[in-house]
Parts: sequence; structure tokens; C-alpha cells
Amino acid sequence: MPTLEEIARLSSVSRSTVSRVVNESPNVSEETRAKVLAVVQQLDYQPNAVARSLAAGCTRILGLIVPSGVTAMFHDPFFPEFIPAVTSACSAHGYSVMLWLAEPMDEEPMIRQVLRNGFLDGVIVFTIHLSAGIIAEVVASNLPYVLIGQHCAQAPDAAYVDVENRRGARQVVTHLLRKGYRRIAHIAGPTDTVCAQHRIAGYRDALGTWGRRIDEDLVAAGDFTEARGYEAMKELLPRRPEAVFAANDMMALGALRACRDSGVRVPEDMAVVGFDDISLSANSNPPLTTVRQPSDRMGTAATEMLLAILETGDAIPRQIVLPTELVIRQSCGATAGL
Amino acid sequence: MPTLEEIARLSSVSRSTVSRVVNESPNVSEETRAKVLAVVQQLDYQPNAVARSLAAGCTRILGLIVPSGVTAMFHDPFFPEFIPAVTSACSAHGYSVMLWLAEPMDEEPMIRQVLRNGFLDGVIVFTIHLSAGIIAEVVASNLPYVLIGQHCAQAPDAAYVDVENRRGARQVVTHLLRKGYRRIAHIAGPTDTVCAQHRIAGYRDALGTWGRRIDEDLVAAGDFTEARGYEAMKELLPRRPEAVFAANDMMALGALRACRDSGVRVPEDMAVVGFDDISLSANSNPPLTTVRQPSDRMGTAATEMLLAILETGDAIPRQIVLPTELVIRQSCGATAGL
DNA sequence: GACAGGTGTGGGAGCGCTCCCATAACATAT
DNA sequence: ATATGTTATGGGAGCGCTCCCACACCTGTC
Repeated sequence: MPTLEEIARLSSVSRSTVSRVVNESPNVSEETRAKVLAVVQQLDYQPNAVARSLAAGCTRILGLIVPSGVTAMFHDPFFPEFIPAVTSACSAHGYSVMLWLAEPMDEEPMIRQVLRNGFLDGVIVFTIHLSAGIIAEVVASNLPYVLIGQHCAQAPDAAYVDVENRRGARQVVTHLLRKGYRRIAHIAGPTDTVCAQHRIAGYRDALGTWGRRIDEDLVAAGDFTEARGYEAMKELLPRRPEAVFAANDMMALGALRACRDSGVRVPEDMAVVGFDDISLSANSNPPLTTVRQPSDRMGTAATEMLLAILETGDAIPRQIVLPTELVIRQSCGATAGL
Repeated sequence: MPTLEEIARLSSVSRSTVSRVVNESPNVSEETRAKVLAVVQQLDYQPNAVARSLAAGCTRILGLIVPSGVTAMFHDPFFPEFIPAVTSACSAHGYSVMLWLAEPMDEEPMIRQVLRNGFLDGVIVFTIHLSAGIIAEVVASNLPYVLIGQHCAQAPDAAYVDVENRRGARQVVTHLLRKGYRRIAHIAGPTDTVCAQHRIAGYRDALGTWGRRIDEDLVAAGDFTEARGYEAMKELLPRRPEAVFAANDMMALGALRACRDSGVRVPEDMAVVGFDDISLSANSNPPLTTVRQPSDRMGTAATEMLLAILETGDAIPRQIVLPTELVIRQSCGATAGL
């Protein structure tokens, strides 16, 4: 691997001049630039990123930290959309991405080390679970950061990107109410996640607005998995709901399967709606009414927010809540007319 | 952030001695070690990884490169299992992971740059598609590497990890033959992927072994997507197959949906089998017979192979082909005996 | 008493860059 | 003629480490 110094020698200029050429500084004569570039191309010279990072004091590497509580969610179709959006936005700005999936056991020390070893210029942290320790660690590290999922309680000033979970849930449940469904059940997400809290809040909002009292028997606990959605639906069926809103699509798909297994027809006997609009939902049987999250836009927004913080030192909006979109399909009797 | 020098000053020893303590060199007196460690803890000193990398000549960072052809596959449930296995194995050895999802347009120059900028000690490269240019780039970079997916033609000596695609396909098709199915169709994967080639080869092996001639009308082209599986099945149905082997589960699920839509009962009228054993297959309707790939073991194996190459400079087995496992469920009439 | 062979410690050089300051060369204004 | 810029270039210092060599100092051996 050739070094700056070598290029300098071979093109008989100084190290500094080569550096200027490579970094596209304007103060280089055309003649010199051409001479140096010729050697650079001939030797296929690439500046050493490590040396550059040390000298410049920044690495142009962003960390993507996924705490263990969220790692399970790695199966979620959220990541396949989110992560490429992040890497793509980074590439566009000449940044690289380092991926950290925390191990359950040594979560905090590990994250602590990653935050302080100097390899990262900034981090995007999944804080969908209420992982107080990690948020504190991140804040204490003095590293620029953006959270995915808001945490007003623990970090009111934190930069974050989130989606309108509450409003989305309200919308989809309101849609059910408008269609005349009365006993609307809910399969909730894990109670220690902010997004599940917001979604159940939206469910309650909608029922409240329509003057319906909330029947706690119609709220089943869930954990965002298909299997649990299945079980929860089996538990709910004897209580004769007319419709069910699952806190995510995976559980809604589980609910659909439970209905099928129990001979309950969807949407004739039961409406089922979810949240996320994962790709399978469009092709489920029947296709699932759900709420679309702009996963990729979240990735792009978080990355660009972080890069802006890095470059401007702050300024810009530090809280972004992206809108969701109601996607109406057959599982709530879409064909039956509003 | 404190530096080595500062720790040295505060504990009144030399820079070298602090370095020895931090790196757990044996040649330090107990007394000195304790003195230094006290200061280290008090100041919460963390060695700067960038400086260390520059001085030591290695970064302890591995790259995970996913070419654009494969990025689409990022939706595949393969990644959610593979990637955590890689990061986990890396963490266990004190390595970090940098993720590179190539953009379609500037694929090769980008990869070229990543390979040569000095940030990576080694790379794991998805070469499931026959991306000759990328493989050449990787080989030319002189960086230790492990491929995911073998490429005997282009890189006979390359270190790789793969699964027994051919044998797995043969097994599942043989299972259908044993159960008495005769007209067995195939929904193939993209012809430019080695794994799809191996799977169709396994399909032909099985038919050949049983003395069946291959009816090319019963082989439909596919692209590993659910939607295409649906369409391919619709095309195949008029040709009256008794069973269909899809080159992956996503397409098999599409095929199931096509059968459902066409009033074809599975498994009574049609057997459907897939490949991959994605999590949805266990809960599909009916549950899908398929071939399980050890995605996580591939990640672990690739990482450990790469780390071994880094540490020993070579030696060890450089070709690993992991076994697949036949998973029999109802979609091929498992209940019908044998 | 001279020499070998450990131990523990310090300091210099160097990894390959960036950044700042000095310097030259020339143009323009006074 | 001198002062004042402007532009192109070179060289030194330094980023925070590691690694090697030198130098004590302490055994133990013949």
C-alpha cells in the first residue's frame, strides 16, 4: 500500500501538496495537481483511513447500536428497511456504519466501551425498549447521538426519530368503529416498550372518543411474535370480540391463523387489523388492514439528523415524528363499504 | 478523554509501562500494576482505538459486505439469523463489525475503496450471486476474506462457507418421490445464483436417480420472491403437477397462496415443499415441508474462519459446507404415512 | 570477581496522515 | 522604490498509541 510520502516522492512535491490534491484543496496549481493525480492513479493510492482519522480527530464512522431487548426484533421486517436506509444515507455522505448488536449479558459495559473507544463519530441507538441504563450511558458518553423511539421521561432533550404510534393506532381503531364494530379487542405489545404504550394509548383514545368504555377483558398481553398473537387470539375468542387490533402485524397474522384454526371467518365473523405493514401482510389470507410505518424514512431521517448534528454542532430540528399511514385491506371487511 | 501519557504522568511511570499494564503484559511488577490501574479506573481511561490501530497495524474490525444483488435478499430471514451470529462471534473475540450494503450503481468502486482504505482487517462477502467483478476485487485487495457461497469457477482456492444446497434439494425431492408423487414441478431461483443452480441440480439428481425424465414444462423460473412464487404456481397449475418444489420458502408460500386462490387443496391435491425453513413456514397453512439452513452457524463459521486466517495466517480448513436438514410438515402430506 | 541470564522500566522512533506556519514567487497598490 | 496582498509550496509538530532497544538492577554460576 503506497503512502502519502511515497506519492510525494514520486511526483517530486511535498507531502502537504499531495494531501491538498487528495483532499481537493483549491490552492494547488493545475499543473501540480495533474502531476500528482497521475502518480496517484498509477499506484492506485488510497489514503489510509485510520491515519486520517487519528490526525483529523474524526473517523467518519457512525455506530448503529441495537440493545439486546431489541435484538429479538431483528427478525422484524423493520430492520431490513431501516438498516439499508441508514447505510445508504451514510454512504452518500462518505460515512461508514458499524453495527453493534448487544449481547444480553454484558450489554452496558460493552456499549460503554464502544461509545468511548474513539471509533465512532456518533451513534444511532434503538431505544424502543425502555432501557434507561443505555440511554444514560449514551448521554454520558458525550458522543453525538440520535435515538430511535422517544423517551421524554428519561432524556427530554434527546434527539430522536419516532413515528406517530398513537395517532396511527387511533386511526385504525377509529376505522373499525366507523365500520360499526363494537366489541374491539386489543392484543398489546410488551408493556416495557414505548411504542406498545403509544399504540394501546391510541386504542384507548379511539374508544374514548367514541364514548365506548374500555373492557379490560378484551385486552390481551402480547410480545410482538406471531406465536403469541395466535395464543392471545385463542384467549380472546371466547370473549366474543367483533374485531381485534393487534399491536403489530406479526401478532395480527398469528390472530388470523387462530381464527382460521377455530373456524372463525375473517372478515365476516371477525375483523383483524395490525400495525407495521410488513410485506407479508399484503398477501396474507385475507390481506391485512394495517398501519404503515415509514421504516426507511426513519433510517434516512435519523442518519441525516445525526450527520447534521456532527457538522453543524446542533441547530436543526432534533425531534422528528414521522406520520403513519392507514392501509385498508380485506381483513376488516374493506369491501363491505364504509 | 485521558490519554496514555496522562495516565503515565499521574501514576509517575512511563508511557510504556502504562501500555504494558493496559495490555496485560506479564513484565510489570504487582506494585506498579496496581498503582497504574488505580489511576486508569479513576479517570475511566479507555485506550483510543484509532491510535492503537494505526500503531499496531490492525483495526480489529471486520467488514460484512453485501453486494446489491443480494441486498434485496436482506428481507430474507437469512440475515436476521446470520448477522447476529457474526456480530456475536466478533464481540467474543474483541472485534467489531462494519456493515456494507452496496448500492447498485457504484458497487465496485465503492467496494474497492472499502477494501483498501485500511479500516478492515478482513471481510466476509456475500457472493450468493455470481458477481465475478466483486470476487476479483476481493481477491486483488490482499485482504483476508471469507465468501458466503462457493464459487469454484472463479476462485477455486477461496475460503468459503456454504450449505449443502444440492443435497438438501435432493433430499426433499426424494421425500416427495418416496411418498409416491410423480409429476414433480420446480419453481427455480434466479439462474445467476450458485445456490439456485445447486438446488435445481439436486432436483434433477433426485428425479434422475428414480429414473424419471425431467419435464422442462414443469420447471418455472423464479426470483426468490413470494409474488413470483404465486405467479409461477399459477403458470404451473394448468400443467397438472402433483407436487412442487420451490427453490426457497418465500416462493413456496407464494405457491401455497396460489393454490388456495385456485381452490387447489394442499396437501390433498398438491404437495408443496420449499427450502430455507424461514420462521413463517412453521405457521403457514398448511405448515410447510422444507429444508433447514443453519444460517446462524454459517455466520459463526464464517467469522471464526476469518479470525483464524487473521491469527494463524492460514492453515485451518478454508472450505466449510454445512449440512441442511429436512423438516417434514403437513404441506407434503406428512400425515399420509411414510 | 567476571560473566551470563533474567526482570522491570524508560525513551525514541514511527504508524500515515492533517493542520498550521513559514517561505518563496509573483502581482498589485502606494 | 517599498509596502501589502495573494497564491503555491514545503516542513515541522502532533494525533495516541505500539514496538524495539537500552539500561539499570538483581539474582545465580563457575
